[in-house]
Amino acid sequence: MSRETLLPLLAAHVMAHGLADASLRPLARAAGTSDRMLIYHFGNKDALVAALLDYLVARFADALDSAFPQARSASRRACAETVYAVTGQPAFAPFLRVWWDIVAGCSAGNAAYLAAAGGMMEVLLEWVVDHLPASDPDPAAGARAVLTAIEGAQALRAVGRGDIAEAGLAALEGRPA
Amino acid sequence: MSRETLLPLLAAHVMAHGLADASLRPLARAAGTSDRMLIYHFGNKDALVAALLDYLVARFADALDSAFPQARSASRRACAETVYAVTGQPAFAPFLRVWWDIVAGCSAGNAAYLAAAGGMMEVLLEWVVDHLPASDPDPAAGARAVLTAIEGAQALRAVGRGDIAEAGLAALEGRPA
DNA sequence: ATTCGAATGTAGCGAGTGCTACACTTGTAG
DNA sequence: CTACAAGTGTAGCACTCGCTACATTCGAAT
Repeated sequence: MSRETLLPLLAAHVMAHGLADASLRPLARAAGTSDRMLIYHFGNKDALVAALLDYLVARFADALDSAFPQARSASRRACAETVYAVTGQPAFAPFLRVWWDIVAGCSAGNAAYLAAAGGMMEVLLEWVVDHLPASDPDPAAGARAVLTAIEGAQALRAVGRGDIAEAGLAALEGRPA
Repeated sequence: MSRETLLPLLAAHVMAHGLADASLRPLARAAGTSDRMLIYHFGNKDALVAALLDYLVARFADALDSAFPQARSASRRACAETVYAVTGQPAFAPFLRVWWDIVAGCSAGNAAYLAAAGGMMEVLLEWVVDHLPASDPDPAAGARAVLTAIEGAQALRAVGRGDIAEAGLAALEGRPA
């Protein structure tokens, strides 16, 4: 039972139950060990959470690579709609659950969460750049526009207003760049 | 000390310290009373939080009305940028802090949070409709597009990537509808 | 003046929190 | 075989959590 064997089990528990109120004893139970041992391996809870966030960012990158279509989209709008559709699949719900915990934590000033959020945004940004139409005149700006729209659409879906998100994406500039 | 006199004090504490880990005793201390009395007045913590969310939605509507310019924007993009700029002012930071707690709570399945989030989105949607260019061909769709972009921009700013948000908004369709 | 209910203070319960002390069993290097 | 460090189980500390029991005070209606 090293950090490396523990992390997937801990991550599974966090994705199922949220990051915000993950406490040592339930975490340990999910990993088949004790709170005592979690502290032994990671030093303290903050370090455990930091390791967990690193691990989750890597898993998020994996999930993006494997779940998304390879082809480039026909327009910025199509790209945004694709990401919105894919991240709406059940496989991504646990990531979103954790994601909003991270955003809330960042908003509360948690530095460790800020670093993890930065990593996730970097991963997503690169993926979007690679999936914009090859003809896009400014892929860097396009990716930022798409990412902003996706982030907003996901927030609206999270609060039960997916209707606004879908209408919002549909009204995005649609011409193929 | 009735609910009505308590609510502003409780809301002030929540906006300063976040909604996620607001517990009865600190809340009571901030309001100059005891956890005992909070339960007496509200029944239980869930009811207290529900009342608090109602109150916060009303305060959010007030803040929008008083802090925003009266004039209509020149374009959807200008409207989004105005809202982004205004909600970036310090006066709105506490609302955003609470907002992301609400989004995270919704994502975790909290029904009370869902209702509050719906209220806030309704308020914001109406405000955006009223501030789109009068020439906008489809204000309902336009408001949804603007709201989606704003929501995403705020999320990105919350995680320290305001740079992405600003580039994203700037790349929005700019023609005056 | 008495009665009654609303309002409030004090104390505490059982559960959960992060973390630690201490003892014990291993696996391994000398 | 011995010595030593890594790993692990048990128990517990001091604290916070939401909530309750009990007793009291206070003001208004009878």
